[in-house]
Amino acid sequence: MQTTNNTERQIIEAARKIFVKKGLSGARMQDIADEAGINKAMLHYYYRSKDKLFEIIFNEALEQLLTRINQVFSGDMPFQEKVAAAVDNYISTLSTNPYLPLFIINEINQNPNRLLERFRHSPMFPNVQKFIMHIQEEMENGRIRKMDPMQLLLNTLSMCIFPFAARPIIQGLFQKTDEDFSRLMEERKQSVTEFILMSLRP
Amino acid sequence: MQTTNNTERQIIEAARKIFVKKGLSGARMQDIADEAGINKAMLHYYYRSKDKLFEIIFNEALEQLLTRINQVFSGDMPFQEKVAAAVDNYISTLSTNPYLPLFIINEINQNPNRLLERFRHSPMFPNVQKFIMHIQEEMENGRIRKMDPMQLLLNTLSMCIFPFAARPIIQGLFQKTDEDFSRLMEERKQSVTEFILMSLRP
DNA sequence: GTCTATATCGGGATAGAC
DNA sequence: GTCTATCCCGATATAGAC
Repeated sequence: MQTTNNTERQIIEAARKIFVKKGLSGARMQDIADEAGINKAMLHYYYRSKDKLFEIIFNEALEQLLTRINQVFSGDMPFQEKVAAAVDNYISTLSTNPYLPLFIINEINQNPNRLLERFRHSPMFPNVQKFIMHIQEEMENGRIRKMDPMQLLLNTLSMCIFPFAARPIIQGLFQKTDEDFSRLMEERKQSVTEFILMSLRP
Repeated sequence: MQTTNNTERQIIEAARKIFVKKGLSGARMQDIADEAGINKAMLHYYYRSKDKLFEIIFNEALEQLLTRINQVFSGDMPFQEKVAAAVDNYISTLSTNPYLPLFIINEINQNPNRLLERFRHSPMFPNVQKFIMHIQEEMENGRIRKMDPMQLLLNTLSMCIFPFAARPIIQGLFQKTDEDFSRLMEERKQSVTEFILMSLRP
């Protein structure tokens, strides 16, 4: 029914907002109900328990993040452009979903087999593998200097993701306003891409 | 008294272990008591409340982390060595305290003014400022290429810290054992230093 | 399907004996 | 200082009217 789907959606949206911000143990069912503009009992009516609701949110978020990581590396553009596109894409995504990586990381930390369950049956990141092979190919041809592709991948992800995770510290420490931070991240797209490509000069 | 100090220490050690791993909302006083091998009531006898106990642990951890970040940049060695020392120092520290940065980040996220309170009266990172000036000086003299020093600082911290924060994901995704991960981080000291210095070639 | 009222439970905190 | 027993509140979950 229409109301049903509507309420269900509202609950999911509210739950995402609260869970992603506060984590499983920090979130209150009352907060979620308030955020959704409905009654606490409705949450249980639709999703049975807090844990069940959380699992839905978590799996969705994980899917979203992994898809994102994967997708950029799948294109067939030349290496330099691929790096630029990846960096740009990550930073853009995180600008609109700043809490996402921290949320995922935390909950996996609390319960590492959440991740394993998810991947027991699904294929492992073919595109990351593909990207690594692309890197190796470039090295063979002498177009970039040699280094461990895994380290390069880690470097790229680190530089894109970490500033968002550490945002409150950065802003607090360096007295940056939200405005400042946004600008810094916007400039960062260009800066990180350059940083990587410059480092890879043979 | 001796027993007192001894118990106090035991409690603090236990509290650190539990809080750092589970966070404020995830930690249970019972867990801490168990870990310390004492009774729940003792926690309140010595430290009054969960919040009070948490504050002690948090402030200690913050102090430790910030001191560490600050100290490396204070030396008077040449630029290249300073970078190498910083990277080496961070990765070594985090290898033995892997949960530390995530803990700090999370709790500041939940309560941003924790950080502000801490710095209301103490001086702001003089050494980071000093490092930035050192960077600028190198750029002026053409020994390294020009870029925003702030971005360089972010890059450095990102590449050192992020892999530890994201450790469970990395290990899960790439099927790495603890052994593998340790080796990867060990190699990383050299790799990241090189990555940075290579990028900075004029 | 949506609400109010209530049962139930976990966990922080305290009382009080020793 | 250390323990057991208990209080009490907040939060999840359910019952039941509408």
